[in-house]
Amino acid sequence: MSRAHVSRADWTNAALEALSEGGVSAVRVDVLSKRLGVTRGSFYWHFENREALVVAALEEWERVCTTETIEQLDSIADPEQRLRVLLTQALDVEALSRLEPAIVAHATDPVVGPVLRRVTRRRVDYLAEAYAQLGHPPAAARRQALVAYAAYTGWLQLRSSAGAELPELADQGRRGTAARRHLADELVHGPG
Amino acid sequence: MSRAHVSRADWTNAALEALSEGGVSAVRVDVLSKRLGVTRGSFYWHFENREALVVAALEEWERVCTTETIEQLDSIADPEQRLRVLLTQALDVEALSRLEPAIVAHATDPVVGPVLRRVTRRRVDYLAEAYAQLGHPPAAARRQALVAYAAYTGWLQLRSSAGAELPELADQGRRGTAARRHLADELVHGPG
DNA sequence: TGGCTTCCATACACTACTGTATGGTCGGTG
DNA sequence: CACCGACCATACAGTAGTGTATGGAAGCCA
Repeated sequence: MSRAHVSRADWTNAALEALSEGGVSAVRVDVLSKRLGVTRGSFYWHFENREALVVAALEEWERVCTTETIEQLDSIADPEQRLRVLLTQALDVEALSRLEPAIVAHATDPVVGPVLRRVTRRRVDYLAEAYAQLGHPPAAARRQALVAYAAYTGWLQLRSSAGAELPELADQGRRGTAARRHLADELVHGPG
Repeated sequence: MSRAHVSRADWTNAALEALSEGGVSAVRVDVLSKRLGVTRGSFYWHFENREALVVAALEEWERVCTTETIEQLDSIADPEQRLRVLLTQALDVEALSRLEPAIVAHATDPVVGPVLRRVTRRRVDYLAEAYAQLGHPPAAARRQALVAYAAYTGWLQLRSSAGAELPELADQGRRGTAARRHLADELVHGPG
């Protein structure tokens, strides 16, 4: 677990991990330094201060979970197929089930707020565009995008908070995958 | 704003307010004491320590937003009407839009976790029961309850994080109420 | 080998917050 | 009116975390 040299990326990843476990206030320099097997001296070599670490972690999250994801999906021509891949993939990644709710909970934080609003807007816009390509008129496409994104983020939230008691939410097992597929179906085709 | 005597309930309400603004770690005795216009001496008269305040706040939340709400809804005989009232009412209360995501974000907290799981289970069970009374078979009713609750909690989350940029999410105005009614319709009737 | 760079350890000052101990104030009550 | 209990202020100790200053180790490169 402890290495000779801890990179800036190592610090950022550790911050994202702490973020998903206990929110922004759990991103503590001394805690992370112990977890990485170094002292805080390493941190203040790579970063200006604690806020810079939080910013870096949030930007990394935005890059991986929004920018790069959208770029990859753009290679899928069929909008229905694209939506299906997006939703099933987003619901599958277990690492996000705690991270995203933790970020949302600090929406009032001056560091978190702008990033979160940017990410939300880009995702909803992207969803609305896909629904429009499926034939929905603009207003309906936008409503459907909001419902779909709300269901997605709520599903993650549920799984992070009460996944243990609700076997249908589990990310593995027969019932879990069936429920996820069911949800993805509903979100792609919309309600009757 | 400042009163002669600050009651235990005043402390609890202030804690809930702080909770919704900045999460569990924002429930600080000294901050709340300044906000209430007293010193921390008042707090340590009413409460054993800080954790006792957090517990009291979470129990108050559980009581008002789950126990009492369910009791009131039980007076509505028709399950469809009951569902509609529940959803529209739950989506209307603006005070919850930040509180519930903030609580969920601390699901790993040993104080928050048990309360949250209890609340989630009771709500999902109650929803599943209503859907079963609407004619759904048990497994489908349960799946529908999960989807509905995920959409509900995700909707609150969206509104708390990006409500300003997404006019459809606003709790007031033409588009906001229309979108909420649209969502409630979908959740009551289910997808085609 | 000497020196330069990179990375980290150590020690310290500082701040924010919790908890405790104790005394003061004010309204009610015998 | 004397006092008692509820409520709060004040002052202090203790702790956890941030940021800073400085020295030291280890590797590359002449």
